[in-house]
Amino acid sequence: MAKEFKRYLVTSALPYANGPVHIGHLAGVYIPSDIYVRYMRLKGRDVISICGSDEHGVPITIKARKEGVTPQQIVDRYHNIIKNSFEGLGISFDIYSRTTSPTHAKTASDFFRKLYDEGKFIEKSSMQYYDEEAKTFLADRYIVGTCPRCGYDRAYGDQCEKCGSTLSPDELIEPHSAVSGSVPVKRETKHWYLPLDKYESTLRKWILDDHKEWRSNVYGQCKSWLDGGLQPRAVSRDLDWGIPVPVEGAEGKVLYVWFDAPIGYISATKDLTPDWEKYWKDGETKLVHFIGKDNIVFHCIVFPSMLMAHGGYILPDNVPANEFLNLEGDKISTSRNWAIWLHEYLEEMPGKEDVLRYVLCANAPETKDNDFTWKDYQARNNNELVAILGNFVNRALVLTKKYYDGVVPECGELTDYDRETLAELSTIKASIENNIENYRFREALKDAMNFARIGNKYLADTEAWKLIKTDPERVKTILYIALQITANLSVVIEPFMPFTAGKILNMLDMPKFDWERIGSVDLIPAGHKIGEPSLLFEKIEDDVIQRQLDKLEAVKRANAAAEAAQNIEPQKASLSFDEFGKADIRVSTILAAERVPKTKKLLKLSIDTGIDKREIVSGIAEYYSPEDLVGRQVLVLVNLEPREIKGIESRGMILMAADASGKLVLLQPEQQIVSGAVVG
RNA sequence: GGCGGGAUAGCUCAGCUGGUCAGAGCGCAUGAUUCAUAAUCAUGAGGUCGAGAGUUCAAGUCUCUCUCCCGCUACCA
Repeated sequence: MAKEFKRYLVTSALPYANGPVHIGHLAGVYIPSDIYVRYMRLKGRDVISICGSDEHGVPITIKARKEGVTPQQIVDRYHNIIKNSFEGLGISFDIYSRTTSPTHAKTASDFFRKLYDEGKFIEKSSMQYYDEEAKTFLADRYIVGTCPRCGYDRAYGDQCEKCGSTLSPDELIEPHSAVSGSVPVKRETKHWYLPLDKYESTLRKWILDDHKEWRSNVYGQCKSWLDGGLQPRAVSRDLDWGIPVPVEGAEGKVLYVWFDAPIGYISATKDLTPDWEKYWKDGETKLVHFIGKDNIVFHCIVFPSMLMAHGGYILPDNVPANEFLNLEGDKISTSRNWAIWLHEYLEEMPGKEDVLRYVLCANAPETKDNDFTWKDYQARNNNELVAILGNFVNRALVLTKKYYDGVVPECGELTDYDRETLAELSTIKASIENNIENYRFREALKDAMNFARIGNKYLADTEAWKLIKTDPERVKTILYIALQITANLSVVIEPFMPFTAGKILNMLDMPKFDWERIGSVDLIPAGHKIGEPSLLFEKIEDDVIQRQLDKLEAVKRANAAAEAAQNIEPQKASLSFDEFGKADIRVSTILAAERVPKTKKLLKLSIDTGIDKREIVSGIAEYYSPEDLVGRQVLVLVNLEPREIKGIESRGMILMAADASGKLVLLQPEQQIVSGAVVG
């Protein structure tokens, strides 16, 4: 089962270059992948780590338009921020490329062309919106209109940001182009589709039969897709930002970003090494994609289908997708600025790269969504990094300094206890290997920290500071071993905390050790003079944490203010008195209320309108429970045309006030009044 | 409602193919200790493993039903 591979090709999801990288990205993708490749390198394996910016696609063009700059300027800006911040955190890609590179343009173009020439695509024409003024087809997001659900007048063709409904451009009321403002017309356009259904049976066997070891979230989602039946998927778009479709008569068309981006892994590899083919096309290579859960389908279904269609490429051996990380209880959101941005963290918390790496790995969302809190960050730093890891190293070095002036003492006869302690290191080594190779990084990190725990225990049990007075010979052996444990520690923590590993080696004045030497008792020779001890980690005080919390609090307030300001709907078109008079609004009393079965939001209300008793279905179940409503007076538009909802005829509409978040509040008369009283 | 994931000690999580699986780290309590950033070491309290039913000699571990949380999706005049 555990096949031995000759080499490893590790990819990390390409960050989309319309914003910086935040802790969610790190915990989900980049820290796990970096641990994996650093470990492989220490093992001496042939491994390369590939990443780069994903720089095409509609959102980047929209952002550019909004800011009045070119898409190229947008991607240049974020590519640099992202690349630099990754370096700052010690994420050790062998190459960090970008999909606007010339190599990529050629690679992606050739890839497409080969599939095209071999008839692997389906050509299909369809009617799409076209902006005659700007002479361009419009992506769904470029069409703006009034949301048919909530009436918001700036809804996009794919989604209404106000009520969250998923839309199609056809549903928009009064659609117009976001580019020129003109009314778009439908025009025929041709696109190419990759028939995923052709690869369904192969995918099914490959994933469902041969990769049962994949994480349940990944396996489950793939199964769900495969069971639902795969559909041909468009691989081109009408857009002027991207890789041109390399086919005659395809002017104005580019590769769809999801076709383009994964090929970026291949082109980045080409930029890295002329030997790229052995990594992509040799069955002895193990390909691993590190991604977040939002990317599962593309890396497990779409990209493999592309690779199969092309032929000659290997498929991923595993796709360890993480779930999402929340921040202080709320979803991380780029648009709401609810995030800890890596580049800001590096500036505000200098020297604390490994603290972030440690916390994000220890609390990584490997099996379910997790929460990052500053309080937890502080606790893990103070109670684990400072108290256990930093403290042990400091004890060992300070004692050596004190007793032997920093010269590693001779090792005498080992006691059984010494031997048992050292044996534990080898046991843990095996456990770490097993955990990392099975993508259980938080567990592996816990193992690594046990080296420091063992060290602390060893020092406490042997009590060198007492023996120094009675048995100084024995103390030499004790400190010799304590120093060897320290050296061992520098190796095991390197994948997780490379900066700290480097500091330890620096203090020991020793070069880096290979992974396989873990468990050895002779990493540092007797007689070697160690360097000056200094602290590896510092306690983080409350005020530092409070400052970060205040910063987040300010974001929250700013969001609330912006939302309130932005979401007050503009006044609607004016209305004549007669028109208003047609609306018949009455005070009514709720007689009974019950949930409509099989719905989340609907209540069936029996009401007394004064005119009659009738039933109304209303979408307020999330805000009011049936018991709360009985006996209440509300305002009802009674002469609204009846409408059937969930098989119930609803006659009228309960009037409610709604805020930007969609929260609903009933309106009721300020005093009790007879049912049927006219409102107007 | 549909699909997927999750629900295990105060907190964050391990528990693979059913039989030392009732665990770890942090927190907490008590004791020990002083080489060390009041840092460490030992011991202990703590959970009817979301609820109910079933299969089995035996179930966090398998089956069914239900509840709650997250994501996508549907309904929401």
